[in-house]
Amino acid sequence: MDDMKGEYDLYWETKRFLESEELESMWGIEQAISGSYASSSSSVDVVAPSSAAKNIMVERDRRRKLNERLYALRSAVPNITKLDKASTMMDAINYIQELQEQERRMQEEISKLESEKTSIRDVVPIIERDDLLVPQRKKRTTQSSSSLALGSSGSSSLEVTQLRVSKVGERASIVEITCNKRRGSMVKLCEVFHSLNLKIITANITCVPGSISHILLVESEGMENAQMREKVAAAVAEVDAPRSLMSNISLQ
Amino acid sequence: MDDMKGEYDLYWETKRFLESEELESMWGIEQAISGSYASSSSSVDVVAPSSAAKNIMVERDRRRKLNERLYALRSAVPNITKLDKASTMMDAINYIQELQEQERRMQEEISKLESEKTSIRDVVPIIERDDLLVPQRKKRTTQSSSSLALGSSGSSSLEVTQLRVSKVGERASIVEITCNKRRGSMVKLCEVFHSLNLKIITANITCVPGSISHILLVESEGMENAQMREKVAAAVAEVDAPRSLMSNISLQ
DNA sequence: TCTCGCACGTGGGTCT
DNA sequence: AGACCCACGTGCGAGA
Repeated sequence: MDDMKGEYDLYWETKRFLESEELESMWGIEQAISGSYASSSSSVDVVAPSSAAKNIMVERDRRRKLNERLYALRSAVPNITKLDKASTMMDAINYIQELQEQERRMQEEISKLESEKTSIRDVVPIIERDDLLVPQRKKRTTQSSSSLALGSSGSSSLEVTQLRVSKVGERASIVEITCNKRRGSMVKLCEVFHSLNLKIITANITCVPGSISHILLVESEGMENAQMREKVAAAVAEVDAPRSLMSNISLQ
Repeated sequence: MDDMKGEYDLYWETKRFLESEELESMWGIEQAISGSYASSSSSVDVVAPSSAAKNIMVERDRRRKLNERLYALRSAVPNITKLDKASTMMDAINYIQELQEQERRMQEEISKLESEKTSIRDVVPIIERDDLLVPQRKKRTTQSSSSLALGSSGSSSLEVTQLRVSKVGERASIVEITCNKRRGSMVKLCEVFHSLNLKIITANITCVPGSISHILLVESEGMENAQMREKVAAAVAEVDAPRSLMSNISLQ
């Protein structure tokens, strides 16, 4: 469709140049007009000698402004097919719609990236807000949407502050577990997942002062999210209290 | 600058409606023109009876197309100040530039997010390609610029493929260690750093099929890079072969 | 030749 | 009334 001739450039531009030349100056103001027109006005002669001339000038100015805008529009659009007036506007329309569509795509890509980053962003801020993990909660059936508070008594145990399982695709799951950091917590966490005998595809442990988080991509052979979570929780309890004291966990 | 009157709407729209009404039909084609004009033509009468009328029609069509484009342009721009011709174009120009700027911003935000996600994206595709972890390499003295190949013999030991220490600031060091992944490698690595009794500021373990890497930020109390590296290597050997068989490591 | 695209002046609208 | 904006018909210049 777009023939994109290219020899239009010189044509239009030179024409445009000459026209704007003759338009800008060459007379003072309203001299030539009143000489050629006001004398032959047939309707009203005396009431407005410069009325027609003024109108001409003002109309001229209007056209100039309009063309100015057209050039500005043309210069704002990168892909110009022809230097035509209508084509310029058509190109502008297409370009705008193209930009809008691209904006939409980028927006959804951004939100996609953001949501992919959310799982990390949910974990990291915990580092800053120690108040969140200060309240040593005793209740063990809080069971909000997707966080599970387990962690038995005392001193050097694993205190899990977050445990979330989410399926990715049919055969894999993301397991995110965060706990307070004490000496040996990292080793214990590793042991937990070692003891689970899961097929771990990828794993990532991030450890900062006060907190340690473990994110794994595992093969979840038909297991549901809740099931997997219980299994991990059980393993945590097992490692935590080797004396098989798991009375306080509602294991299915 | 933009006064945004708002009462223009009804004015222009009704006017526009009436004009398009009278333009579209109301005559057949070129009947009224030839009747009112061709008879009073002063220049050439016989050569082209429908020439002027055709021109009129063609010009009319041109204007119609142009206005059509203008409306399309106006409908493509969301924020219209006035239904003016010039204002429409001005709005279109501003909107285009606005979109372009926003595109630029979104582009750089996307690239920022992409770069943040790179560490994950490098890992995930491996899930699909199992062939990548088939080639178990046997060579252990590759020794490129800053990589150290240590690792003793066979089966379930830690085979370290890279160990690098670099100071960051005066009192901290980054320790990067990569090794082949076998069962228990992650636990062993954790034990290594647990046994070193280092003051670990942050730690990160990333584990993909076939390989496991551990990056730590530790307090290096006056230790030099080489010194730290030897210490880590010794600990690896210690965990690897608890019978203190460290003959193949050049420990200072 | 004819077609295309344009600027021009003008009349005719509406809103202050 | 002015100011404003617009469509119209027309002449003109450049390309097929």
